[in-house]
Amino acid sequence: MHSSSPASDVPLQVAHKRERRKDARPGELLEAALDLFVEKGFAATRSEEVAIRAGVSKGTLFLYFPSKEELFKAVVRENLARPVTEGAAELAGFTGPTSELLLHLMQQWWARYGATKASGISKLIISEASNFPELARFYQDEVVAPGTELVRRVLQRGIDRGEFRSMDLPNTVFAIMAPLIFLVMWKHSMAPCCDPAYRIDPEQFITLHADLMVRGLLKEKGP
Amino acid sequence: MHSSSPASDVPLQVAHKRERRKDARPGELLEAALDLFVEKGFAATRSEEVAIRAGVSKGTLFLYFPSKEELFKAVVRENLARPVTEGAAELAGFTGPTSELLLHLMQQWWARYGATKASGISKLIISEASNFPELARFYQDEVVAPGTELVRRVLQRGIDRGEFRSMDLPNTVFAIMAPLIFLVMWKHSMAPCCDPAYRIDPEQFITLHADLMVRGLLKEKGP
Amino acid sequence: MHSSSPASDVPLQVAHKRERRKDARPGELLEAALDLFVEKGFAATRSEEVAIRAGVSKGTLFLYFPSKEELFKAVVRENLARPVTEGAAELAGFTGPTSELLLHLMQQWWARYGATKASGISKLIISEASNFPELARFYQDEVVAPGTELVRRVLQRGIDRGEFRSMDLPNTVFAIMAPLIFLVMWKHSMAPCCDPAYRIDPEQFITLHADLMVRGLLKEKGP
Amino acid sequence: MHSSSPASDVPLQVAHKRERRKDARPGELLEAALDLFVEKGFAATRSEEVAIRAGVSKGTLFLYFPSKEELFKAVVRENLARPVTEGAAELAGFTGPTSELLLHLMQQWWARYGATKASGISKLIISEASNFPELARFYQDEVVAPGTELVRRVLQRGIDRGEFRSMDLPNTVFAIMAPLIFLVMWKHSMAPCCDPAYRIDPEQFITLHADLMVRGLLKEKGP
DNA sequence: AATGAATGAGTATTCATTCAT
DNA sequence: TATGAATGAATACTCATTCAT
Repeated sequence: MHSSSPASDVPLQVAHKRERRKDARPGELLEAALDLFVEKGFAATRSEEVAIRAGVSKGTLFLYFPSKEELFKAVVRENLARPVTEGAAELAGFTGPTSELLLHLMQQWWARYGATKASGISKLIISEASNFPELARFYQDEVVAPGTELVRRVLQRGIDRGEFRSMDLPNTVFAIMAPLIFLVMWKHSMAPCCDPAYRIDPEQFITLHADLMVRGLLKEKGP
Repeated sequence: MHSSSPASDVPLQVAHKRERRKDARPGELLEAALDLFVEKGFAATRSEEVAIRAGVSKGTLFLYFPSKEELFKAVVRENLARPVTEGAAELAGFTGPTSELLLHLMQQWWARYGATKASGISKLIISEASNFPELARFYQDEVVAPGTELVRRVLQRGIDRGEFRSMDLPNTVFAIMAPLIFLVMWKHSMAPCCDPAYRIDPEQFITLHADLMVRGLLKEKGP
Repeated sequence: MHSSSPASDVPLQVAHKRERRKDARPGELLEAALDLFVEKGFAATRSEEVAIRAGVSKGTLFLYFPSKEELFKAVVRENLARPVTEGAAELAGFTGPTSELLLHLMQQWWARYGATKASGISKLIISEASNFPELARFYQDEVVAPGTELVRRVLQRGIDRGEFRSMDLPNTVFAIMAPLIFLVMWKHSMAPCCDPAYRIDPEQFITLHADLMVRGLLKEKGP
Repeated sequence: MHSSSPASDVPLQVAHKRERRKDARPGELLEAALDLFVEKGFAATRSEEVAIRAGVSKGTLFLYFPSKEELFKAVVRENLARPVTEGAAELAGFTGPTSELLLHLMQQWWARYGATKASGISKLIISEASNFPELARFYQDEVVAPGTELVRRVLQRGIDRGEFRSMDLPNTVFAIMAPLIFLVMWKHSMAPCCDPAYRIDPEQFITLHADLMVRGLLKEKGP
């Protein structure tokens, strides 16, 4: 009732609606764009739709991103950085057997990336790569190369510790990663519209895939 | 005036040629369309370009296919049939160990499908599945299901013959197929524009993948 | 009833409507564009309006001219070539006094260019020059330079024949041409919307302008 | 409560400053707008650019001028007043020969108007007249009519004093003014982007133009 | 059957103008 | 007053599709 309380002068909750929004806008737009690009592809996504889903007008979208193509690139950059950097950190502190490390990394990758909406951009890029060679190269450099390197180091660890037999590293790395990325692509393309009978449970599959790989890589036990 | 002259044979031959062309048209269009759809995706492919590459006019394209979407579907249907039917026949007559059968089937699949232009439709479908659910279902029924079934039967043969241990069949099938299909997608999207250092040699990879799978599936030898 | 008359096979009047149009289209579009550009300027002219005035659809316009800017350039080129080449021919055969030649050329210029719709592009270019430097240069090269040269030669003829006193050629040329071009600009901008009391009759004005120039250039008669 | 305290003067001064700025705003905006309209034309000038050049925000522009069109009109009105009112005063006090008066007036007009930025509005109006008939009429009334009247009086003075022969006044006035205004338009459109070889020196040209006019108007000296 | 001129719905992008702060 | 984030009407241009020939 009495306005003598100094606290009432500071409308903490209200704040400047417009100004607050300005900071939030790019994020909101990127999220809306991610949804739609993943769902419909680059060309089939109309920029106005992105704006509407972000709760703004067409014009506002172009206030933050100069073109649909730049929006696309921003979406990719925004979502690619995460999974790689996060994943790389795990390797260092691990002390157990490499087979367990491999399983752990795969499970983490799924939980933190594959299972999230962001995994849609892997599908996106592979689908649109030929139309956006620049992005393809970016993806190669920022995701494929470091991811490959990470897995290679894990395998090397197994060899160094006498757990794994020697192997053709590049192809083995590909053999380990391909099913994971394909899983993500599948989830974003075929899975939603197809027979549940053929649906794959990711966690289960990853466990099995890791097991298969490990069995295939393990040094054969002597007699 | 008199038709006995040998010259009159020439018009006949011409007419013949034309009829052959007429029958060939849809095929030429489908081939041109496959090329372009694979290369640029559905949206970025202009129908006139398809016509030009097939050596006909825009109008002719629509004479054979009522719309770009129908052309796309026809391209997919046309190319889906091949790999499955061909592959299925191999299994029956094989008598050697299942590990060899698996390797043989994979190599055949690559040679007859993965290495051909037609493999582009796998990429196509997975890329466009969400925009063409009908096609996705079609692909599921015509390719995924029979392909899955084929691999499943191979694995079952290994189990039945005491070569393979028992296993989670659906996930194992996926583990076997995923890298192969991913290999095809990679070839059609990232590979062309990326660092040769990371390039994968398909034949080599398939050998390694088959070996890894077999090692992982083989019954452990008793002591 | 009997088609034996060979004449009936040649539908001279009907002809191929579509094909005939194809040849006519660019001209029709250029004319419509000239009208509108002159009337409203480049920016204020909507390309669809041009199409409509030419009796075709938006799409057809872009079938013949790849962009509004190219259409504009085509309009300029189409209309600039004429006045210069035509005018240049006059000079050669003239035998009378240079004062008469000057008057004649001015009158011809007005009749063949100034009085026509095409003169609107002079106004157009001068109005839009800063936004289309390329066109400005084109106008300079194709119209200003040859026109200047023509007048210069006329003046030189007067000097050579002892009719005119010696003079500062470049500035005199400008003094002769400026009012003519300004007359055209005036006609296309102020004249239509302004008080008839101040309206200038071009033929009358040109006669007076020529007379003034000649009086100013004539060698003073010695005593 | 009591305003006698000297401290209260400080806020006043500040307020004063602000008020001055406030009063200056329209002028700053008009100046910025003049620059840009002259340089790029009405349509190609973006209102935000005007605001930026004036050192204020987009919103502020619309605080002072309700629309871009009104801003344009204001720019024109603002700059139209100057040349006319200033010029008219000169005539009265002049005592020398009319030929000198004419030269003097032309030189003054160039120095005070033609050479200044404000001359851009002549180009502006003539370029945009058909899109702003209202302005064209305004220009006619405020500039053309009084300017014409002024020149007419000068010529009449020449006739009355027996210096000039009798003449067709309206056309002669046009013959005198046209090259001057055209000079201004040329300067603002073609000159900047074209071959220096064809560049005209205004002062020189005006001298020659005045000389030509006077020679053409002077009463022929009797024998 | 084949052609290719013509169409017009559809989309990215711009920019004058508004208005909450 | 001043700001600048937000708006949405307006517009150039594209491209699948039609249809007269």
